[in-house]
Amino acid sequence: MAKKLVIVESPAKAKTIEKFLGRDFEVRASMGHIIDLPKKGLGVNTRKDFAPKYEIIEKKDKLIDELKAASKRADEVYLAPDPDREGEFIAWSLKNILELQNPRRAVFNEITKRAVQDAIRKPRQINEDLFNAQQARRVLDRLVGYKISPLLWRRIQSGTSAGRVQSVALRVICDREAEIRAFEPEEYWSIVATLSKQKQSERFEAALISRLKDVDALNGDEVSGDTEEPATAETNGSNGSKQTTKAGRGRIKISSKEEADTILKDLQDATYSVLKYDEREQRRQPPLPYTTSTLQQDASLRLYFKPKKTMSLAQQLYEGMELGARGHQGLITYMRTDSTRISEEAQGKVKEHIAQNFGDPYVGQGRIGKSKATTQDAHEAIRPTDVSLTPQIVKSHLSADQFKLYNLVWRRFVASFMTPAVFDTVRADIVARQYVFRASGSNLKFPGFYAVWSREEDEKLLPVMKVNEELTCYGLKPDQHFTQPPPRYSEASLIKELEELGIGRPSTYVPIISTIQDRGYVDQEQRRFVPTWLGETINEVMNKHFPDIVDTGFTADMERKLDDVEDGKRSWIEFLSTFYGAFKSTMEKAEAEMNRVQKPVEETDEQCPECGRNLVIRTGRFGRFISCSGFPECSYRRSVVNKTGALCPQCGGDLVERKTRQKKRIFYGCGNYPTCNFAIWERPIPDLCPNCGGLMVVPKGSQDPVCYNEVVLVQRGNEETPPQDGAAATSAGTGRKKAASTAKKKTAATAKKATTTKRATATRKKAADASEDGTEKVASTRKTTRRATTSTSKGTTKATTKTPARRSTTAAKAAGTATGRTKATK
DNA sequence: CAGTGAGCGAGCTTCCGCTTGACTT
Repeated sequence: MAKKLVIVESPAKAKTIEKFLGRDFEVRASMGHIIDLPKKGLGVNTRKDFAPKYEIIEKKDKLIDELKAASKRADEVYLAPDPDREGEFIAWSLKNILELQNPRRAVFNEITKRAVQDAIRKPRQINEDLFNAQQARRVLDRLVGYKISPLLWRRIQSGTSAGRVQSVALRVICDREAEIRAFEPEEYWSIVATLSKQKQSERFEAALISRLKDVDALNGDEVSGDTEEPATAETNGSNGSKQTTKAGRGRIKISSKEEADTILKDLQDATYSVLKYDEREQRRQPPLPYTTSTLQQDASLRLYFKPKKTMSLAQQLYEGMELGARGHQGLITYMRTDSTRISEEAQGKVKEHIAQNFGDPYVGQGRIGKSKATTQDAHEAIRPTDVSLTPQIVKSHLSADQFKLYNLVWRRFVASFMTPAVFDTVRADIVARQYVFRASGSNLKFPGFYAVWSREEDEKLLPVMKVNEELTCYGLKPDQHFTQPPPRYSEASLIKELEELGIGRPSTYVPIISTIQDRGYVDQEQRRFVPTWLGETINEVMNKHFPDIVDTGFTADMERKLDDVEDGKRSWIEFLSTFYGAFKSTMEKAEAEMNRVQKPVEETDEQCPECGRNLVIRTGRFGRFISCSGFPECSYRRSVVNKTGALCPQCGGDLVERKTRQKKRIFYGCGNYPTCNFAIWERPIPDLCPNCGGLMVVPKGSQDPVCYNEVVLVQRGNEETPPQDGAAATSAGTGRKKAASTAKKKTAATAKKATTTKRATATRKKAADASEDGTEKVASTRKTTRRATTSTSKGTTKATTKTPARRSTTAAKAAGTATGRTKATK
């Protein structure tokens, strides 16, 4: 019988800790928060010290009863939620809801035996200041969200929302869109010389960078001693300014073909000689171990996983799996963290692992990440729980995707404790008449962390040269370029941006993305965010009437003030009343000045079947719909539907795209609803199954269409073999499975099916060659985004990475040719 | 899987952050 109860937040953590503490302890999980402000109503008394009204969270009653019973059995209760604001609040909630008399607050920020035992040995009281800081944060968010949103319902559209986090996320996307719209491409030219040493065949390229008289202004940039930049992958170019021309001081600017031609003429029969030749050793620091945000970015870039998928896989690895003889084991530490900290125990083990498997020269010290103002540091970085479990050892126990992610986490962690990579780098400035060209090369002398971590750049060697040495020029290649607008945000690059702004938390990065999409503020085009009309409108209104809230510095400022509350330097009520005083008048002003927004009406050429006037497309509560321009005299209306091009196997009607009631998921249903209730999740395509002539669908996360009949059989784990006897079996097969699935609800009305399916097959045939719709386009664009980029899993345990002598882009880069292409390969 | 617009007025929507299963519509 357990004598002591420990309550943590996560059940997986509870399991681990229970092992550390032994038989005297029972460890249970609260599953996060147990109380919150009411879903309906403000739940905050703004007139009386912002007194919050807390309620038990829906569906948590049972859990609370269980915890209560467990606490009654125990003679000591330890509250061990995370050591941060939210954790302190959970501890406070547990104390109150479970009616605990004298609970002890235990805190640890790493799940190691020693840390946990120490925490239990030295418990403390609940920290009121920390708890109050959380309440202040919670109440502020409630006030902002629940005061502004209703105003938007009245003036713009019902069901919309605003908030400290989502409104900034939207703003970031809209700002980028505005930048792109305002962008005017500038033409520029690069000139690259192909050179060699005299009487040597080994050629290299050098890019024109400057005029001789200006070249001194260029010195000092780039190649200068150690690179402190860790080798973290760049996230889809989230930084827009980098994309524009590098018009640095002293750098030559060639803006037209004429200018390029003039230079080429100037250089006719010129002699090329070495002006400067620098060799130096350059070190590249290993990357930091993963946080939630960097894991999401890297998994997106290297594995093409969306953040949501990454988190779900990470959760699976965290919860662990059966590893044969080793039993059940969690493979990685907690996946929602903002810290790059590594426990001393894990540091010792990884260094040992590196020494044994790679040798002492590879054992590094590990880097200490800068912690930002917003860092809560409640958990360690994301790392393997046991570094001796190499990806190869666990591979057979993991799914393909789990393995990919574990491999990434494992390598990143090991790399982070390896030594820097050492390069010999060379830079040669070459003069030809009044112009200066530059070539650079680098040679990996010692791989250090690159032993486990893939490199993003190719090596390029330059021959050894002497100053004043004459070179042979084989030709000059001029190229036209245009500056590129900054790229739209991807899910990962948006998260990166928000994290840098200190907005959102590891547990909310993915939900933020869902929110702005669910509200209809943004769409995704080729996996990049594009604001909708509604999004732009909400953003404009927010900028105009609530500039402070959507200021990107608002959260950072709030965090600083919450720090003061945590430190006991400021009362949470005073913090809130200062904020609310200003906010209240902003609200009143907005209430008075915000105009009702007129939704745009799109014209169409189609005529109203009832009155002959033109039809228009209006936007209502449920999205766009077709209506008569003569409303209200004529009230003809119908829905806008996206046809898939496929036909209903039940009745032959058009299969159209629909949204579920919550508008969260897309499904495909028969256009003849409610007469016909055929509906599926997989996207149907117009083509028919080459084997059975049945409906073809594209399963989620795949590109390849499969026969729907087979999908159904697989899903239902049906043992009977699929019908093989030609086209006639198809309708029978479809009918059979459909009958089975509808049988539960309605037992009648199945006789009709036999006659309708016959008609369906006939109409389907007709539609097969008439290809309309956008399904094919979608498929092909997906393919193009699949190409390119490297994968970390390529970095094997071999020490050196031999790269084939590819055409290098470094010379072009030196000339500032920041095209989309070179940017992508960087 | 209802039903949008104009306006009337009913009654609905909404925040951020901490967690994990639902149960397949």
